[in-house]
Parts: sequence; structure tokens; C-alpha cells
Amino acid sequence: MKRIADSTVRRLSAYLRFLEDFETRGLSTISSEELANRGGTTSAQVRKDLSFFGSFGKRGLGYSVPELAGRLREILGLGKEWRVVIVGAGKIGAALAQYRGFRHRGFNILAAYDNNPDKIGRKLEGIPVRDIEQLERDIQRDKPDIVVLTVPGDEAQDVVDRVVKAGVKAILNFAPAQLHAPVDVAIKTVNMAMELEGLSFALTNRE
Amino acid sequence: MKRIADSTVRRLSAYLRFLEDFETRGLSTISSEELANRGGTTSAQVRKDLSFFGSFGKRGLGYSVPELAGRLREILGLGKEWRVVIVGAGKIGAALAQYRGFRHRGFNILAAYDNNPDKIGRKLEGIPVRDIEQLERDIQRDKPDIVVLTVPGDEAQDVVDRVVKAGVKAILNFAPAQLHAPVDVAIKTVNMAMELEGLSFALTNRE
DNA sequence: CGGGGCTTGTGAATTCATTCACAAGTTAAA
DNA sequence: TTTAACTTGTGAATGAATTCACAAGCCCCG
Repeated sequence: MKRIADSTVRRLSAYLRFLEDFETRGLSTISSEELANRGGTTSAQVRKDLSFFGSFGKRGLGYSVPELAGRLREILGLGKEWRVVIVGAGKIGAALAQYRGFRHRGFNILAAYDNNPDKIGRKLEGIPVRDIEQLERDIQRDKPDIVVLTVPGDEAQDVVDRVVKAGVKAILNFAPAQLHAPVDVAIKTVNMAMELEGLSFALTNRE
Repeated sequence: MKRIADSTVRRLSAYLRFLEDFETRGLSTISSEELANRGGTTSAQVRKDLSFFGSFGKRGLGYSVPELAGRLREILGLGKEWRVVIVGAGKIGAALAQYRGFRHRGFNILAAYDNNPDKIGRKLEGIPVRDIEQLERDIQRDKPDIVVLTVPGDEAQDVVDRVVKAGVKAILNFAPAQLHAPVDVAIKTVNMAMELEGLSFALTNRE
């Protein structure tokens, strides 16, 4: 299968969200043009994105909303339930733990881990906080698919090394650090500082 | 001035972080090669990125760490203090309010806004929470440069319209929504659902 | 049943981003 | 002073992503 660009996958995500919106409003078909307007892109882009995976539309008519939504869920792998653990039970960890979007999309948070004895044994938004010492053992037992990293930047690489060694293949990183891992491990980094500096740059260099 | 790609600006941010690291370790020069290794890119990429803004290095020697750091701060607009307000005093707002990276980089959080009477008048990590009703009035008085949006998805566009009308030119959005604003308003969106679905896709479509 | 009005799917063209490759400049050592 | 070892800065080449543009298919109306 041809390699799919990151930007394409992000747009597919966006399309799915719009389709779900249309679905609840009971609309049955949608054109690439409407999908594009909604997402700030072009109709050609929408059709090209979808064309990597098959042809789901009807010429002259557009796409069936429920069918396309289903196809996108399938493509994005949202059919099954993903097992998630959070490492780092601080403020960001707490914010993520209560985020409804997780469960809604089939992401099931099993546990959180921390090294602070005051937090271990308590609950974070209903999720048990465990000792980070048992991280490897628990990973081997619970087989989480995704690790969400919300530890300080200078501890992040260490945790990555540990969870990768224990068999984890996907990491969502909120630590402000450049992480290194084998190619078969998918890492997405969300870096607030970078986004802010992007805004700072935009404000500074406006023509 | 030639348009600078978003990806370039993000890398400049990363370079600056590495340089600060080198700075505290007392190193005085660095080559594009070392900078590249650290950030998972190539030396040619580093040099090309910097070349858009001038030539800061010495052939045969590399870059002066403090000088290049200074230049990057200047380019990214980190010399001045940016005034920030947070709209939405929920968990994510709280996590951001306590995030040290903000103040460290010159982002000064003035206030948070919410529509929940239980929150209004209290403090969020030391930052006053005000009634969202006074948002326009306060924006006109305090002239914040950046609005951080942490309201629910279906309220986000409404807040954008309000703050844009009041004169705000930069928005950092954490709501899962596609926002629309005039071209002279810079918007960066951080969408957790999208990142997670990117991981889900990667786990599903591994060759 | 035929024509007009839409809309898809996709090669080709274009635009944008990254990598290559090398002349030119710098340092240090002999 | 000459030479060897480095490293930058940058056009040119390559590669990737987006946009164009249009044939082909579908629906509806008369």
C-alpha cells in the first residue's frame, strides 16, 4: 500500500467529524464541495484524499453520509477499542483523563502512572493512579496499544525507552522534547510551546 | 518577505530549544550537523531554514550558540512580552494556566474567562477568572495579543467571532472544531482527537 | 428516451519542500 | 606559508503534495 501522508490522515479525521455532524442532522448525501467548504480545503483535495482508499461516491450525486462515515472509521481504525495508559498524573494528565472525546472514539483509558507517592493509589478522574515502578509489568499484562506521555521534558525519553522495550507501538507525547524511537513505533508530539511560538512569529512577521 | 512555511517555523522553535540547552551547558559553537541530529532532521535542512533569514554561521566553524539563539528569539518574536487570555476555565484551561513554559517564553497570562458562575471571581492557578460577558470590554482595555480557546467545540466559533471583532489577531485553539476567521488572524489548532486518530491509523495500517 | 445539470475520479500540471552537491571561507597545525 | 580538515550558504535536482481540468457516470425532467 502506498504511503499515506500525515496531512491526508488529519484531513480524513476532520471529514469524519463533519460527516458525523451531518449524520445527526439526518442528511443523507454530501458532495466533496460541501465537505471541503466545511473543512477549509478544496473539493479536489477531498476527492484525492478519498481516492487513495477507493471510490466511495456516486457521480452527479455525491457521497452517502453514513456509508462514507463508516468507510472513514474503518480506514482510521476506529472500529476496535484501543487500550490507553497515561504516564504522568499531573494537570495535563488530569485534563486528558476527563476528556470525553477519548471514550467517544473508542479510546479506553486503563490507568495512569506517576512517581509521586502522594498520587499513587488515588484516582485521577476515576482512573487509578499506579506506581511508575510497575509500568513494565503492567504493560506486559494489560497490553495497552497507546501510551500518552505527560511527564516533564527531561523524563520523557527515559519513559519512551522503557515502554518501547515493553512492546508499546504508539505514543502520544505532550512533553516538550524531541523523542527518538525505532521506526515501527508511531509517535505524535503535541508541543504547546511550538504552537505559541508559531503565533508569536505570525504576529511579528506580518506583511 | 518570502512566505515562510509552517514546518520551517516549527523547526526554528526546536532549534532554539536545543541551543538553550547547549547554552546552559556552556558550549559556545555548534554545527548544523549537531543541531540536525538533535532534532531528527538533516544538516542541509537546518542551513536552508536559517538561510531564509540571513547567514549566521562561520564556514569551517559552525554557529555561535548565544548569537544564533538570540537571532532565533528575534525571528520568532520572543523579544517582547505577549499578553495572553484564556477563554474557558475548565481542566485544559487549568493545565495551561500552570504551564511554566508560557511565562518562561514571555507569554503573560492576564486572565481567564468562563460562563460558569461557580468559577467566576475565583482564581485558576493564581489567574483571575472573569465573566465571559465582559470579554469584549476587557479585550478593548487590556489589548491581549493572543487568545487561548479551551471552550467546548460547539461554542468555539462563537468566541472566535467575538474576539476577532474585538481586535484579536492570534488564537491558539484547543477546541475540536474547524474555525473560520479573516486571513489576517493567525489560528493554530491543537486537536487531540486528530492526533489519536493518526495513531489509530498508524496502528491499523502497518505494512 | 434524450438532453441538461451535477459531481466524481484521476492523470497531468503546478506549486511547494527537501535534499544534493559543491564553491568558498575558516581554522589549526606543520 | 602551505596544506588538510571542516563547515557554511546556496543554486540545482529531486521528491512530495496540491490543484487543474476534463472524461465519464448519474439523476431528473420533459
